[in-house]
This record gives sequence, C-alpha cells and structure tokens, in this order.
Amino acid sequence: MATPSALDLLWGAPQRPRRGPKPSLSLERIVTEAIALADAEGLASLSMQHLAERLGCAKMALYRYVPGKTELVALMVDAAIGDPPPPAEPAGPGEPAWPAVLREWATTIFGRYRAHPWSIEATTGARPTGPHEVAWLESALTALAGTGLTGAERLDAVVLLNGHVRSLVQVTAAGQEDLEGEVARQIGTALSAHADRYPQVVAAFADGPGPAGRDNALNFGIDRILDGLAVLIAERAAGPPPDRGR
Amino acid sequence: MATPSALDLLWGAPQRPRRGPKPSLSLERIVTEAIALADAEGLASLSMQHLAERLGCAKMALYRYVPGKTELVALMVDAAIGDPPPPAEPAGPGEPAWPAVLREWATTIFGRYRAHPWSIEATTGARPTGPHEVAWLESALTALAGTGLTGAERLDAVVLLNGHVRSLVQVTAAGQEDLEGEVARQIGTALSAHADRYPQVVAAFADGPGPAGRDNALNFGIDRILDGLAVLIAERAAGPPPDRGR
DNA sequence: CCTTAACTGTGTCTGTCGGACGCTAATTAG
DNA sequence: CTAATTAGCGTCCGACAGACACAGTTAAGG
Repeated sequence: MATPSALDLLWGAPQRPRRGPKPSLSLERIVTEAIALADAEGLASLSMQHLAERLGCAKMALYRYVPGKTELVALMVDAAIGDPPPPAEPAGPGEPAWPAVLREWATTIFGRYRAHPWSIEATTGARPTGPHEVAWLESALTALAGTGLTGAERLDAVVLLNGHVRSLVQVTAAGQEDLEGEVARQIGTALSAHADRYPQVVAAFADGPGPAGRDNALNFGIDRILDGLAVLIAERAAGPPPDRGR
Repeated sequence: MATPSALDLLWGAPQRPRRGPKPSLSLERIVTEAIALADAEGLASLSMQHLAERLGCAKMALYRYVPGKTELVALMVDAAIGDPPPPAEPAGPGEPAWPAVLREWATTIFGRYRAHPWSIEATTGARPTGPHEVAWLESALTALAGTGLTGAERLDAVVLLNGHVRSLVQVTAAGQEDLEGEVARQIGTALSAHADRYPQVVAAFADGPGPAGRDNALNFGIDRILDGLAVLIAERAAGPPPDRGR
C-alpha cells in the first residue's frame, strides 16, 4: 500500500481497506496519545519508541498508520488546535462587531496554544495546513468581511493577530502570564552587571506598571492591533484610498 | 577546567589561561563557521561532526570551547543578529521621531533574521539572552522614551513589534516577500477541494491586491502596530489615564 | 635547568533517534 | 480453497550528542 501523504491524512476521509487483518490501532488513537505524551513530557520526549510503548505496540507498527514523524506532528498540531469558537457578541448595540469577535478569537486561540506549548515549536517553517487551521482562518476572515478592507489586507490582518498570539505563547513559559517578569528573568544577572550600557532597558524595568493597573502583554498587543486596524478601516470608510505617503 | 556557562560565553570577556598549549581554534572562529554552515545547509545540517570537519579538527575538540550544542546555538544567534543600526531620521520636521525610528528598526531586524533564517527556529522557547539582543531592545526602547508610555508598556510595544517581524520571517520562505502567495501555496490543493466550507478564505484570496497597489505583509503589520501605538500615545498625552472600559 | 601542574586535542564508547527492509500471520475476494 | 492484500514487528543502519580517559604540549615554580 502506498502510504498516504500528510495532506491525505489531514484532509482525506478515513478509508477502510478491503482485505488483510483488521488494524489494532487507529490514527485517531495514535494522535491522541501522542498529544498526551507531548503535553506531559514535551515535544523532545516524543519519540516513536516512547509513543509505541505507551500504545502497547512495537515502534515500527506506527509506520503503518503514519508515513513519518513529521506527518504525525502535523496531525497533532491540527488536532490540538481544535475548532474555533462561535463568534462573540459585539461590545455594544451601536458598536461594530469585528473588534469584539477578533479579541475573543485571539484570546481563545492563545489558550489553545498555551494548553499545548509544543505546538508552537512544532509549527516553525513551512508545513502542510490542516482543516482546523483553515477553519480558524475562516472564522477570523468572517469577522472582517463587513469592513472595507481588501482581501489581501484581511489576510494580513489575521496573520498579524495570529503572529502576536504565537510570539507571546513562545516567550511566556508554561506558568506565567507575566511577560515582563519572564524577560527580566532571561536577561537577569547579566544585565545587572552591564546596567550602564542599557539605561533604557533598566529604566523600563524599574518603572512601575502604570497608573491604571496593567493589562498583560497579550491584551496590550491585541489592543494596539485592533486600534491600528480601526484606523485603517476608518480611512477606507472615509473615502477612496488616499494613497498616503508613508 | 570548569567549562564556562552560556551566560559567561555570551557576556564574559575572553580570558586566556596561564598554562597549557595554545588553543588552535577560537570561539569566534567556531561561531563564525557554524553560522556559515547553518546559512548554507540549514540548522538541521549543523552537527558537531559537520562543523568539526569544516574546521579541520575532531568533533570532541569543539567541546573544549563550548559546553554543548545548545550554548553554541545561543552564541550563533547573538552573533548573527549583530548590532542595531543608528536611529533613523524623523519623517518630517514637525513629526514625532519614534514612528520612523521604529519602522527602520523593524525592517532592519527583519533583514537580519531573513539573512539567517535558522535563527528563528533556534530561538523558540526560553534561552539565555545575549548582549546584541539586549542592544536591540535598548535601541527600540530609546525611541519610545519620549512618549508618555509606562515602562511596561514600552516593553510590551517592542515585544509586539518584534513578534510581528519574527512571525513573518517564520512564514515567508527564503525567497519570497509575498505572504499571500505563500499561504495560498501551503493551503493549496486541499482548500480547492473544500472551497465550499471556507467561503471567506476563498473570497479573500480571490480579491485583488486593492486599488492603491499593495504593501507587503511586513509593512502592513508595522503600519497597524505603529498606528495603534499612536492612538495610545495620543490618549496618554490628552490627559491622565482614562481607564477606558474595554 | 628540571619538575609538575594545567591545558588542549582526540579516539573510543554509549544510548537514543528516525527510518528501511523483509518476514510472518491474518483476513477476505474470487 | 487459493491468492492477493494487509497488519505487526524484529532486525539492521547511519547519524546524532555527549562522557571519559589518555597522550602530547606548554608555562610556572623551584
């Protein structure tokens, strides 16, 4: 049998072969257990050997279901990301709907990524896209459909928002919402020994969280992005594209 | 000799030992060649064996200079990122300086990342921070020093901008500036077979690049972020923090 | 000068990894 | 019943990071 490609596994319907012994495993169970293993011990500990032991079979048996580890990880990522939530309600009666929807979208997908931190490191670089991922894209694009933005601009906006969420998942460790503390810990002792070379860094860390309490870094970025999008949408609504010189 | 830690290697001065044979290699040369190797063949092909062959020594000789591969990669990243450029000129005489400076900052660091694409995948997750990286942070924070933003807000703003740049480096392949084409290629054939399930995605791709030509995805994101920051800065300038309900 | 401590280079070994190949047994179409 | 097709898996391979011990080299201390 020609092993199915990653795209077939992600998008294709499970097809039962006609002859031969019945499989004792299923693709779904393999992916589920692999996700559980990666959640518990990290992506580095996810080896075919470990996974096979957990499943109670030999290592090479897995290759009857999955052509290689790369494809397995792609399946894990798409399964872990899950389905997008239903669109959120607008903030007020007269308010446009898209900011609230996109905010909800961003915080929800942030939670999904955070629940499976390995999914970030597993998705660096080009890779086949799964149906769940496209569903999230569809969901965000739907929120932006009413605005006057170009198709390419809508795509860019979603990529911008998604990139912010992903980069924050990446930098914050598993337990922390506190970005500044995380950065401070990373820079840490080395900075204190060279404080004179980096006065602005020292000043920024020394400065308090500000008068109005403080949103965390995730919400700060979401707010700025949504504000920036609102500016562009208002421009588009005001008149034909002014081609403002940058 | 106790092998120096990653932070010592990144921040410490090179100290010559008193006795023993002179080293035939140098940390600088090792890092330089490792970067060249990763540039040419990718991070996956960077093994201690390969690097030793390139340097004309045995594999284990490298461990006299670097405690492990992890630390080597950290050194590579910090060296590859280099020094930040001098601050850019403001756009006009009456204009505030920070948008132009941050725009220049973002496009320049984008170029650095793109020149060494492996630096993105090498920097996922927590890791020791090097002096060059802190210098870039210092540079961006200096640009934001004049604004009324809190220290934490300034940090969040830089993280936001840097995250956007990094996520775009990640998604665009080595040759492409064209994000939409890249995404389209990844989704590709699978989407066309399920076009009915994702009408907004299809619509966004079908729509043209818009009336005014089109900035690429990098500039789109930078523009939105800078616009969003401008809104916040204007709020801060207008009066004491209004604690606007989100 | 010589002794000796410290340091560099490296050959060898181990454990782990992803994956190729081919064998055997089970199941079903004809 | 027979043959085709499939699943499970034992065995092997090459590549990897790194531990460890040993030999050769250099400079400090007498």
